[in-house]
Amino acid sequence: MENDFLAHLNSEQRGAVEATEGPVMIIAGAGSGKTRVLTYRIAHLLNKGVDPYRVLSLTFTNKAAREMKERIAHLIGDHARDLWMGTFHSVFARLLRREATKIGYPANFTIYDTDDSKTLLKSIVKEMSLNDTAYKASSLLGRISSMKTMLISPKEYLNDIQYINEDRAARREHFAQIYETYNKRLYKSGAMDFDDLLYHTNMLLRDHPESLLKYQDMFRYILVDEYQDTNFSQYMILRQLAARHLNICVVGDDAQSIYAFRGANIQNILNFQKHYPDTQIFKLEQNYRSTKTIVAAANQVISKNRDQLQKTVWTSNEEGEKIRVSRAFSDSEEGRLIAQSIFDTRVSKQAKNKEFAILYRTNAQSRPLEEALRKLNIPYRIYGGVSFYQRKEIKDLMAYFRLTINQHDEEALRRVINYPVRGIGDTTFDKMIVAAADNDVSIWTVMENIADFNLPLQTRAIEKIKEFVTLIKSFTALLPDYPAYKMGDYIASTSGIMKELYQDRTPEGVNRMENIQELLNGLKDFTEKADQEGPVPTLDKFMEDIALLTSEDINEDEEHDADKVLLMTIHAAKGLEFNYVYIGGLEENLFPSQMAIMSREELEEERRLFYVAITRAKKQANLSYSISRYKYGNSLSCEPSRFLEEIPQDCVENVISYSSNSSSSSNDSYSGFPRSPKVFNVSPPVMKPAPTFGKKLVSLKKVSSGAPVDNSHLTDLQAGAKVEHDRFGIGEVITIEGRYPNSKAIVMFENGEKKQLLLRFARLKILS
DNA sequence: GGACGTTCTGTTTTT
DNA sequence: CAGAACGTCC
Repeated sequence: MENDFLAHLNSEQRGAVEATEGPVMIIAGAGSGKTRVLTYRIAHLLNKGVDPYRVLSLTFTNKAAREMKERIAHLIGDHARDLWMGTFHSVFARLLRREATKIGYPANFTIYDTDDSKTLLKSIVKEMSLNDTAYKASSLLGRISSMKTMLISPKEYLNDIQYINEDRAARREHFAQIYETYNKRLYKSGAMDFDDLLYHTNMLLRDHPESLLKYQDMFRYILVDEYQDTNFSQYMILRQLAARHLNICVVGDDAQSIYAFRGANIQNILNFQKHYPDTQIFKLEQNYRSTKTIVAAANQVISKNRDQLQKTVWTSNEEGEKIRVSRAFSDSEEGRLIAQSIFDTRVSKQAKNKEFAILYRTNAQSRPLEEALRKLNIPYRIYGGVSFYQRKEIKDLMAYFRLTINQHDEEALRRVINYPVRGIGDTTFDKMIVAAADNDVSIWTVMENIADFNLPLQTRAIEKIKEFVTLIKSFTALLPDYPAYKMGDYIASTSGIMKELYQDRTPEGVNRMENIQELLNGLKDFTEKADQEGPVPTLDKFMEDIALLTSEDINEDEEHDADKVLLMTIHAAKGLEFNYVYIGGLEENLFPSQMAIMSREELEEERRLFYVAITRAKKQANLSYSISRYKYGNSLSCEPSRFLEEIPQDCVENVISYSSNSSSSSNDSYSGFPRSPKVFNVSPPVMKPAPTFGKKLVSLKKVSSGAPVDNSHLTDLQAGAKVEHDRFGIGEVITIEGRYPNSKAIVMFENGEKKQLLLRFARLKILS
């Protein structure tokens, strides 16, 4: 059995698997079978008789952890379940729940996501009556995050002359105080933000020797995937945990370090050997994934970076096709080129949709790509993107869940105290915040004892608060006995959320209702999957790690295997591979990003990102750029990315335009769009926004959902003006005749989309 | 307190 | 351009 699976490894890989004792660093080039080595290494350990719960294996995403677990279970069997395996955040959240009381937290602490953190910061800035343009929540959170990553507490921050001077220079003298208040509020709320999970783990291990010893002893073998992307806080946790047995194995590729922006420190991997003097190093240099062409191009590009560990990635795979570089006229044409190419390749190579991926630097680039794919009826899926759990309706319901579990959760309270409307407005809430701060308690405590605080509130408001407290308490009382689904369903209806959503019959409203239903289905699954013999699968158990999930961690069954082209950011593509990869938007200032071309380090990170992108391809890589790109309604001219020049020219085939290739789909369905000019030595066209007259011609009365708009909905119509409209795709064309002869306004809106889009409609601009 | 309308402001990547 | 924040009116 043992030799059975080890036979699947090459000699490099096998060495890395069998060196179980002492510090080990595995430098794994792109496509070198890193995951295989990690899984076999763990399987090998278990085979040798190591108890699964003594193995701590940290991965970068939940998905990677899940896949690895499955593969190990396949090799070894069921007790793979008992491995400590997951992301840093999820594993240490789990550990902290066990030890929470030691650091003064309740075991059911809430995990704040970025939105919660930002809302809290906004509130703090407002309470301190500071200028919220100088103190922007996102930049405050960024700085707080990097401080926590460096393990610098507010107190230490205050005592650091350099930080204080920095803040003075940057005119944010109050940062230290904000940081302190923020932490205090988190604490009062029984909440941690993402960085706290690692920070507090560090503190637990640092300040509680008995805990340190316990976990050092427990985790005899530590494995870390994607080590190049660990930050200082994570490094310190590892250092503390591994200090006793020194059985720490890190796997990574410095060439694929792409998370410096969130504190990842590439020095961790570059200096591993210094930190652990007896390190055995293994290099996996054979690439099993890509063609010779792709490997050669990637090697050449990454060689421009200065900071690197020496290694030579090679492959015995076939030469393969050249990398195609195409130039487009605009971002929408680029989308069409890519979609058309996918369409054609599907036929010529007999390929399935899911063999294709389109990668881009920023999420905003997906839209023109989606449009083009839709036009050719190519099914696609956006991988990652906004998490299911970020949607408003989901967050609202989950806020009730959170509040039921932990009443002190300020952000959950803020979300739902007046949703559905129950007459507790901002003024009341603000007064309670002040009272809470004055008395050094949570807002919930104020509400619970509202009468004792003698707040200047109307009797009615006080009554409403009492009702709300009673409502939440009634939920909490049921929590231990109700299974998660029953509890969730009960909360959804009793809180009034269901009623609120049910009243909204617009398509969006219906959609929101479906999302809620989906969340409840998730609860049902969770409840049903639970061990019948075991403890009741309560709602708080369900909620434990949910804040740490991404949209890829749900819905896996249905969507995962669907035959669809995948669209994603390059960051999200790490660890994945595809036969045909398209990388769009290779324009200077976009990729590399204009934010990142100031320093060598940043530029090198962008280059590593490009390296990651190109090495996702197994058979063929296609690169493209546009000479103009829409941004904020304007079209800006663009230069090709410097990375294109860094690819060896003998690996490249330049493709002018797919538009000239009329082999398929020559119908005129999008003939209205500009085609790529055949000659390129013309200066890039810059489209100007259409001239507008700010004059308000017409206002729109409320339109009931789905109903077509007609003259009776319009008020303030210019004298003599007439409105005609017809269907045009998903929107409508409105033609106005009147004061301005031949003037025309085209307004696209989806039926029922009554908020912003219809308001826009009311402010018609005349296109001359 | 809420609906409606206007003004402002973004835009890198994510556990 | 789109969404968020803010302001005004009932």
